[in-house]
Amino acid sequence: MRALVNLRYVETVAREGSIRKAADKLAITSTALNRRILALEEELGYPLFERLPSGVRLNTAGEIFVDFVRRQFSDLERVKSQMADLAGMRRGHISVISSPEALKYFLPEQLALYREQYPQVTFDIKRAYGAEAEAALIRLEADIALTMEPVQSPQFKVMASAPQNVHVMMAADHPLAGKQEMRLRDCIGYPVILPSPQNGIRQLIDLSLLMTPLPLAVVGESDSLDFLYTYLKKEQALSFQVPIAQHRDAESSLSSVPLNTRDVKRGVLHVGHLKDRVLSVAASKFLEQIMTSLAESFPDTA
Amino acid sequence: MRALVNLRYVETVAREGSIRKAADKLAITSTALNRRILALEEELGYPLFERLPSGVRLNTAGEIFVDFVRRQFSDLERVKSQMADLAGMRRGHISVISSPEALKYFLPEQLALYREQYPQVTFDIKRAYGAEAEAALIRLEADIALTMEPVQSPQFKVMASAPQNVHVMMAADHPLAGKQEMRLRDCIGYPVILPSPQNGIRQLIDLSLLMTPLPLAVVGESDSLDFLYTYLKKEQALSFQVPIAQHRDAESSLSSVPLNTRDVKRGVLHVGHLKDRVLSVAASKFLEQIMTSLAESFPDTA
DNA sequence: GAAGGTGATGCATAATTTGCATCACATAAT
DNA sequence: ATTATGTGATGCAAATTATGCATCACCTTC
Repeated sequence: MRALVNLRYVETVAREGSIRKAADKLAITSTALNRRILALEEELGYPLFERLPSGVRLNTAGEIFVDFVRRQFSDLERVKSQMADLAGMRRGHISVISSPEALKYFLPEQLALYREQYPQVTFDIKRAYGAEAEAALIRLEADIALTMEPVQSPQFKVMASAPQNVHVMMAADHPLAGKQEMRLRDCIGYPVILPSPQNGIRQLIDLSLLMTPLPLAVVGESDSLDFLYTYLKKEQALSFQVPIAQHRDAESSLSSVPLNTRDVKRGVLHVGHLKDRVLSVAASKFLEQIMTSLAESFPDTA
Repeated sequence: MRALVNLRYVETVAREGSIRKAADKLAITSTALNRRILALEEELGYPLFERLPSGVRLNTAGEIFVDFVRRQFSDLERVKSQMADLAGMRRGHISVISSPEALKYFLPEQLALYREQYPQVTFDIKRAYGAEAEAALIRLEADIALTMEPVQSPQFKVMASAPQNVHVMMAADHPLAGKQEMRLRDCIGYPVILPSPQNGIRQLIDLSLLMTPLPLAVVGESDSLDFLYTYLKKEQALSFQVPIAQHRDAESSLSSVPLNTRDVKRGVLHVGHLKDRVLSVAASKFLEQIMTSLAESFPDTA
C-alpha cells in the first residue's frame, strides 16, 4: 500500500538492521531509503535509530514506533480481508455471536438454509451471553448477535425481538409431561437441573425465586444443552428452556410444558447488529432471513 | 504526519461528504484531492465512496477503511506522546469530552493546574451529554470522558465516580438561602428554571417529579449555566445544580442548599476512558490528576 | 595502513503531483 | 422549459518531490 510505504520502509530497516540491506530487499537505492528515514525522523522530531558502524538499531522511541507500525499493518490486513469479503455478496463472510439457546437448533438450520442459496459464503459462529455478545459486536468481532434479554448497550441495534416463554423440560414419560401449563411450584419434589448463572433463562428463574422462594431440589447446573437434554432422559429430572432451544420434530423423547408467566417472566431473544454499522451484503441478507424465520416461528416477534 | 497524509485526506472527505469541501479545509485543490482518492481506491481495488450528485458518501468498504484510519490516528497520537515522554519532553495532546457541569469550573481549573507542570501539552475540550459522550469515546474522538450518570456502554471504563448531591441554586439574598437542607416541596411558590432535558440533573428531577408530582412553577429551561447563574441574580428564581458546577469562592452572589436525597437521588459524575484503549502518556497523567482532585473535593468518590 | 563495511550529502535528472481549464452530469430555482 | 449552481472526473503543462550517482566521513577488521 502506497500510502503506508514509509512505514513499511522503517519496519524493514528495523528488521534488517541496516539501511543498505533493507534497500536491497526493497529494491530501491540506499540513498532514497536513507533520506526517507531521515525525513521521517525529522518529522516526528525524534530519531528512531541509533547509527552504529555496523548499521542501525532501533532506539527506545523507535521500538515504540515500529511496534505501532506492525500493529497498523496487521489491522490493515484485517481491513483488506473484510473489504474483500463484502466485494461480492456470493463470496462473503458472516460472523455471528449467539447465546446458547439459539445455537442448538435455530442457527444451524438457518445456516443450512442460507447456504443453499449462497454456498460461497463462509461463517464464523461464536457463543457468548448477553453483555459479552454485545461487547463482541462493539469490538467488531461479530456482525450479528442473538442474545437473550436485556439489551444493555445503546450500540446494539435490535432488529427483531422474539418473546420466549420459559418451558419446563422433561422426559416424554415424565408424570408432568403433557400438561397444558405449569406453575413453578409444580416442580417441587422433582430433581431440577438449572442452566448456568450467566444464562438468560437462569436469571429469569433466579429473579422469580427471589420474589417467591420455593424449595426446588436443585441437583446441579449445566451450561450444555446437550448434557441437559440427555440427562433428562436418564433421570426423571426437570430443567428449563425456551422454545427456540427445543426440537421441532414431535417424535422427540423429551417433552416440554410452558410455565405460567406470572411465575417466570417471558424471556426475549433479541437479534441485531452494531448501531451505525453497515453490514456486509452477505450479513445483511442473513439477518433478513433470520428475521423472517423468527417471525414465522414466533408470531409475537416484533 | 506526511506518511499518512493520504489517510488523513480520506478521513476528511468522509467527514465533509464532499471532495471540494474537504479540499478547501485541507487547503489543496479539489483536483489533487480527487486524484488521491481515486488512486487510493484503485490501489485497494475497491471504491470507498459512492458518488452522489451532492457529493460523496462512504460505501461499506469505505466505512471499514475509515474506521481503520481513525484508529490509526488515535494510535499514532498515543505513540507520539509516549515518545515525547521518554525523550523527557512533556509534550502531548489531550482530548476530553465532558458534560456541562464539569466544564464550568472543574475542568478549567484542572487544565490550568496541569499546564503549570506540563505547559507543552495541548488540549481539546468538547461538550456532550451522557450517551453522546460515550459514543465520542468509541469513535475515538476523545481520550477521556466526564459524564453525569448512567454509564450505558460497556466500552466505557469508569476510573472514578464522584457522587453529587443535587442542590437548589438561588441568589444569595433569596429567602431560602442559608438553609442547611431543603425538600423539593420547599421550592413551591418560587419560579423555577430547569436544566435542559438531556441534562443528567434534569433527569433526576424529572424522575423525582414522576414519583411524587409537585406543582413547581417552571418558568423555563436552559442548557447554559452562564445564563442560569446570571438569571438567578436578576429574578428571585430557583434552579438546580450539582456541587462540581458551583463556585468555590464564598463571596459569590449565589447560594446553594442541598436537596434531601429522599426527594432527588444523588447524581454521579463518572470519569473514564475507552476500555481496551491505552491512553497517551499525557492523557493518562491528566486522568490521574483528575482522579486525585475529585477524591480531594468529594470524599465519597469511588 | 589498507579493505570493506556503514550512513550522510550535493547535484542533476527522473518521476510524481499539482493547478488550471473544462467536461459531463444532477439538482434546484426561475 | 430553462438557467444557475452544485458535484466529481480528466487532459495537459508547470511545479514540486523523490531518486540515483558519486563521493565523503567514519568505524571495524584484517
